[in-house]
Amino acid sequence: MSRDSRLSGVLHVLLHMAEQRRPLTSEALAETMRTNPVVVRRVLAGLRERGYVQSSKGHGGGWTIARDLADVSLRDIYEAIGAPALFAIGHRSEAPGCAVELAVNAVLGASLREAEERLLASFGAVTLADLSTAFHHGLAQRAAGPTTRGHHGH
Amino acid sequence: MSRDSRLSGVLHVLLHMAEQRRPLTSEALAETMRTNPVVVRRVLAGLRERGYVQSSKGHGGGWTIARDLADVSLRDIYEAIGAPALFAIGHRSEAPGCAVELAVNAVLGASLREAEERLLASFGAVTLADLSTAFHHGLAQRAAGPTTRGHHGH
DNA sequence: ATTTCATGCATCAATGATAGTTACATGAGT
DNA sequence: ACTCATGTAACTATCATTGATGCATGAAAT
Repeated sequence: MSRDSRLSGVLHVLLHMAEQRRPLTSEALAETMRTNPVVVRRVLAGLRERGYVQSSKGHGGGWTIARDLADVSLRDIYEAIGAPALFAIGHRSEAPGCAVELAVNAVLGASLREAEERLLASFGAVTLADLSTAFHHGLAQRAAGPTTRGHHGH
Repeated sequence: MSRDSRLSGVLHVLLHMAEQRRPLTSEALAETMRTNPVVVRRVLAGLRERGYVQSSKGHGGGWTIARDLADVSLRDIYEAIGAPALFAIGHRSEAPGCAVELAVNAVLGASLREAEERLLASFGAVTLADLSTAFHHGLAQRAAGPTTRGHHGH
């Protein structure tokens, strides 16, 4: 539990949802991730607010993807789950009174800000459709099958 | 205490040491950082092992810088303190059995690895001398004084 | 209508890492 | 000897994610 795995987890869940046209319950999704249904609902709640996914109660209820996979980037998902801190390292104090610390914060902060911008940009350049393609491509590699097929059975 | 501030803290301490030719005690260094002397010794222990700083016991003892500031990069310092995790986000499991998670890890991991490489490279491009210069430049800005002076009093 | 299923949400415990503190041993200098 | 300062172990505090439980809400099936 050392690192925040919400982005990784929600992407995992989304790809499973993308593979099934019918709604998937948070219990079913939680099983594939070996976690608790409440954890799944917690992260998906943020996506629901932005309209990326949809949830329905009662029999046959569950979660479905509400947007075209090509229209949602990893950055969109990252922001939907609350844009958690990307870096594990940071400053000692945000408002230092010491001139030395000001200089350290300035230099260190410049590197971190640049790295953050680039990472977010790289998240923005990958869509859920890309992720799905990577998944199917990986499956094809393992099965040593052709990569030109549009639809693979599960 | 949300983020790891060891790198920020140790750089702060190093710049203070660079300003004073005489050894500084961990108690004095801790005061400037508003922390505990043991915390200072803990982070500086890693630098001592690599020969970046030197410590001496007894009267007049304390910590001194043992290398030319221009020869030590921020990346050297980062590695000396144990190369702690840079990112707060990561995978759910490092050895997933699920093909979907494999794909997610591959795509997400690629972005993170690239960002890590770039961040470490940017750390490697900054030396302690650069940091010291940035500090003195900041002081000069505040004092509206010349920047061509070699030595500034403290 | 009642039962069943599934989400929505509040609340609390578990976990793991840094940060902070205390205590004591070691060694250098006066 | 006595004092100063590091070296290190051990413990507590803090904070965020994660996991778990309980209960209310609402939709579908019987």
